[in-house]
Amino acid sequence: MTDLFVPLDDHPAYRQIANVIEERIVGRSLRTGDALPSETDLARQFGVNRSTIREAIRELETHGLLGRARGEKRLRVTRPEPRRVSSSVSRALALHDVTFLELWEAMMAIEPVAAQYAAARRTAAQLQALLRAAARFRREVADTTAAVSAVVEFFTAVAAASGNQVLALSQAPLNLLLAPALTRMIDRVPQARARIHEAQDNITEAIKLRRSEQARTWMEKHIRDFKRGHELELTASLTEI
Amino acid sequence: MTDLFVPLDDHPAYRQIANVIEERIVGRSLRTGDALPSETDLARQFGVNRSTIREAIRELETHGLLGRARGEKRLRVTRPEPRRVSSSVSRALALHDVTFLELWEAMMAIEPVAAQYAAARRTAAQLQALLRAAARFRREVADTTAAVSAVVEFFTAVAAASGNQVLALSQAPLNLLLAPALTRMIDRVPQARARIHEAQDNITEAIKLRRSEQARTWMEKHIRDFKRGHELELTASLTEI
DNA sequence: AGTGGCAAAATTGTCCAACAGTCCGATTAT
DNA sequence: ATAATCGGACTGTTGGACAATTTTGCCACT
Repeated sequence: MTDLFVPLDDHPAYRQIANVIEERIVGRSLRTGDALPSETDLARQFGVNRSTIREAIRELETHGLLGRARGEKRLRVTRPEPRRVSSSVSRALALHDVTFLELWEAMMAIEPVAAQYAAARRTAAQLQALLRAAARFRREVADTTAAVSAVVEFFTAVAAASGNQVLALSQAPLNLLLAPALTRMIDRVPQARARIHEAQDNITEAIKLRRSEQARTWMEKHIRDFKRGHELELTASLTEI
Repeated sequence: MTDLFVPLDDHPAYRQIANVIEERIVGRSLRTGDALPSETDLARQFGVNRSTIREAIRELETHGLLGRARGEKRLRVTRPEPRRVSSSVSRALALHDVTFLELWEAMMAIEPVAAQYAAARRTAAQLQALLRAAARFRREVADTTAAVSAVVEFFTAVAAASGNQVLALSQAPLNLLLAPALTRMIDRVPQARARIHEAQDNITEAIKLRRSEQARTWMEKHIRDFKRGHELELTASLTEI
């Protein structure tokens, strides 16, 4: 049951100011790249103290709407980077104690589709990124942390190659959740590394040759493997006690 | 190509403090519902000024990790609500100028799967929510804004009934993006309302009877309709000029 | 013992003033 | 023109202050 009436509590000045500035940004009246007035200036314009402005700004900064380039002082309007926002989503999910099965089902829904579109639309540069990620996995297969991060990079590259920002942004949080689960699995299931390697090759090849259907089905198999690997890991960790 | 050397900056005190507190929360050493120490106290513990603490807190608050119940003064540890975090995702996507096609492809990947699981796992209460949403659409079909919001509610209810938090959270941002597109469409394409009504009935029925496959395919048809509707709307808006 | 009410203490929201460090632009020196 | 220099403008952070409101501890009353 959703409430009929709600807060009206947004009162604090810093939140109101944050909202006003946010509206300006999403309404494009402040455009990406524009520099924000100085804090002192904003304080004057809004008729509040600089401390209040700072709290408001902090809010927009963590939303990724404001940011500054390395070593720059002035804040500028930024487009929220997928990494930033997705990390906040996966933190939320982690706090909600999602199970591996939930994660897996979501991956199963998204990744194959992403692979399919990637095969159809990938650019040469995106293919290169994919090849690099696969190569990195092969190269660092012995180092668990590096290998896991290479797997994540691979999925990210596929999603990026799909040419669909929504899919990419939906997929990004899954990666961050996958990492810890994958780390355990890859250490406990001996054949995991070889299977991942093989799957990445097949997927990359299909995307390279622009075979949408193959890319999709290979990715499906790849993700299915994760579930098998996870089950194997569970039994392994049971017998090892 | 990753850079060889990077950060070395980005350590404002308020950010460090935010990170420390965040780690405590994610690491469960501060548990959901716990009240945070007062700002003055935190300032003392961290050895910084209260203003600095406030900026740090603002950051965690916008991440949804801290919050306070209506009319409460003290901050307490909160679990990030899907609504909050998904709205930040969809704001990000909006700023990236996603196309309707991108949105549609993502919906096509997620919604049918959600419907499928919903049929398998929905509880009685979740079914009720679904029925209510469908009823609301029927009832308010004449009022565009209300109708659109009922459609969003329907999708949300399906996702919730899927019993998969990851799917639900991946789906939520799509809703918010859908709303504006749907509003235009529903006004310009006469048959849209009837088709939505019919689709909702079929989907609800399948979920009620726990027919996974039917739920999935009906949802697929439903989403496909959106694309047709969108194309119709484009031609309509062209001829109308 | 339990409950209600009330005043005191604590806490948040906001403000003011200040200072060190640093980035930027203009000016000056090479 | 390029390089070095200087002053001003900003940000990060601090200290202290005050009104409004919430929380708490206490006391009387049932």
